[in-house]
Amino acid sequence: MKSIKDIALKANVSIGTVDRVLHNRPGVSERTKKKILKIIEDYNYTVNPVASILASKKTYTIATLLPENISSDEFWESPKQGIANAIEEIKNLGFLINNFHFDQFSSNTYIDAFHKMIDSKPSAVLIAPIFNKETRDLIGLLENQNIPYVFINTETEGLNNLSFIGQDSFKSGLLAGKLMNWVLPKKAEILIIEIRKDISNYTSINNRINGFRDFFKTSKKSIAIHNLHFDHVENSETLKNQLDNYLSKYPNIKGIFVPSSKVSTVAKIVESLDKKDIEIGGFDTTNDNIKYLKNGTVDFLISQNPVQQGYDGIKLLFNFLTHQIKPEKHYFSPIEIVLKENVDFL
Amino acid sequence: MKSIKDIALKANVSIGTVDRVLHNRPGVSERTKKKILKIIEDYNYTVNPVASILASKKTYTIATLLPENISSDEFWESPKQGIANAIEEIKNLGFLINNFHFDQFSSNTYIDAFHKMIDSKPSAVLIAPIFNKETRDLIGLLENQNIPYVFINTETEGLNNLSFIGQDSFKSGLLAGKLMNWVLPKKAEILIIEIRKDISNYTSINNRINGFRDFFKTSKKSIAIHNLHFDHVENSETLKNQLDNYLSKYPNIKGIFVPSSKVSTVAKIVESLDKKDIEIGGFDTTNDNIKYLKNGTVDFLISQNPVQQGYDGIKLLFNFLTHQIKPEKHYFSPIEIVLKENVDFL
DNA sequence: TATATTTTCGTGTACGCACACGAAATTAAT
DNA sequence: ATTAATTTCGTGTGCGTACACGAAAATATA
Repeated sequence: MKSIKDIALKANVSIGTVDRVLHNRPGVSERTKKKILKIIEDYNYTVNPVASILASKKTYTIATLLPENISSDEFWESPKQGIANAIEEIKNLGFLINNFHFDQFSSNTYIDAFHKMIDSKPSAVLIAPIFNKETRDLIGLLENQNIPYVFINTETEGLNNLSFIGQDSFKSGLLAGKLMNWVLPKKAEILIIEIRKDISNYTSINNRINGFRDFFKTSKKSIAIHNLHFDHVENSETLKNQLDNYLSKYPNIKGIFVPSSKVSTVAKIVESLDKKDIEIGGFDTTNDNIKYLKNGTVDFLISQNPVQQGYDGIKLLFNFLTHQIKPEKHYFSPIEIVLKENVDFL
Repeated sequence: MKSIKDIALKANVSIGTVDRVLHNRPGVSERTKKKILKIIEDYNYTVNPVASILASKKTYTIATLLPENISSDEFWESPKQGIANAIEEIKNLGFLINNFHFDQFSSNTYIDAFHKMIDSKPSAVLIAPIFNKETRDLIGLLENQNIPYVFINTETEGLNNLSFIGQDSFKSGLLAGKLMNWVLPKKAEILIIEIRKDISNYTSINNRINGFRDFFKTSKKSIAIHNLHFDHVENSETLKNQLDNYLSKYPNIKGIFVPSSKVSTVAKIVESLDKKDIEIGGFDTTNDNIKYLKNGTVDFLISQNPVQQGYDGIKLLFNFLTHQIKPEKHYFSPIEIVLKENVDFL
């Protein structure tokens, strides 16, 4: 393994000079700079990050801003796990993490946490920009201080985020359509159930629905697709009654598509209605969803590997801060098909 | 962050003494040892691995033994990529890699490469034990020298491998059965095509077939499942003729299951026979397979994320060598469902 | 008590790099 | 040519740890 010393030796300069060109510091003539860069190239030299970190007592702090865990939606547990994994790897390389949380049903808590995050003066931040408008209002605070930020899970167009890590919602909806079509008997009708107590992921969910419908449109299967929308999820009795009525009114509905992680809520009701011939598909491998997948009430789930999203987000910031490696503007998360048969192997 | 120096200061000893108790080296009286341990406890001290790695000039070399790339089967490209990724991460931590290759159709080259690998005196090895018998014959050479070894992709029972990283073949076959059942119209018959020019993965392939059949057995679908076996793949004309004859003889065959990565070979023939109503499913996302998946000739592939397998194998050895972390005996690779709609997002 | 032996510990150097300080070389000003 | 100003570069120290060497202290042997 070649070191700075080897480069200096070969170039007939001191290690200080090599150090200067490595860090683009002034004080080196063009001539010697070229010479040294050539040798670095030839030797295929890269700085030893271990020694580098030890020498520079620099410490970076990354802040994260994600929804807090609530019992009814432990989806965010996963990216947090990925973040934790990444931090475990880099904590000894001078990295600290600072997690901020907000209530995903209250934009005020988001604004509040956003400010607190900025007050902590992080080197970079990772945000799940659930609230579109508020994010646009606040993002200037980060840009003023030149704090790089990456978005995760929820896309927000038109901002200067370093990167976005998330699924192509339209395509994942399209895939859901294909799977639903496979699962259903001919001539069956489909019901799309939106449960939007949260306004979160608004565009994502719409895109999923668009993709889903697009599958049936382009494959020229003329299938009736119904829509049901619930604002509240608390009162599961009303929900149950409404769904029961609707299914009775349209007995040809044999498939339910839930374009969010609220699959288990629907599955629970369908199970209690004892409608065994109804197939259900939806998103995200939360524990509850997996439960109904395993017992057969839910037929398929589509996952985006949220653990990986969190991990990648941190690693990306790490590489950017330490090696100035500019990430892609958009990292597409996998669109994983999860069935009863492979749910144990993810 | 407390350092060794702080501990030494507090304990009224030199850093050398602290170092001794940290590494459980002899030469420290019980009394001072206890004292130092107490302070370490109080200070909540942990060694700084960065400095530790820098100071210990220890270098490990990991050897790998995998089939070489041949144009007709670039499957092994993937785990090699994963290995390369892992090495990139740990090369600065004193790790070197030494890759050995063999011809997957010639056990002699395997034996030869195996010996060369041992001669290189590696700290640990990662093997794709394609040749069962030869592996059992040679494994003693590793054990004599106490060289830890992990298996990848192909399971070999009853040996003292540190770990095995690979798919549950039976379960993946079962899943293939489910998918095939979804894809096929009622009453269709199925043909399983084995192309075993290579004797590799013998048990894996059998397990996949067993799993596949098991799906139809337990789900009580009485479907006729045919079997066709080809030893050679070179002469694609004979292969084509044989397949043509067979399909003509059994016109109800609407699904072909290829329990190996040789899906594209079959797909090519089916395409040239212009049998558009035949659905094909198989394994592994090689470039050729993906090509036929995208153009619709192949309906589904099952992947085991071979890139990840290579990556995990090296990381696992790294953790074992540096931190004495004993891995699980068996890491199950994911069973990924790959369709036209999600193949671009893996 | 004097000497040998063993146990216990302190010192010094190295790992590869970052960065400050100041010296040498070059160029400009007089 | 002399001095001043500027550019270019070399040296030294420290980051926290590993480890070899040898010295001091404790204990054993005579």
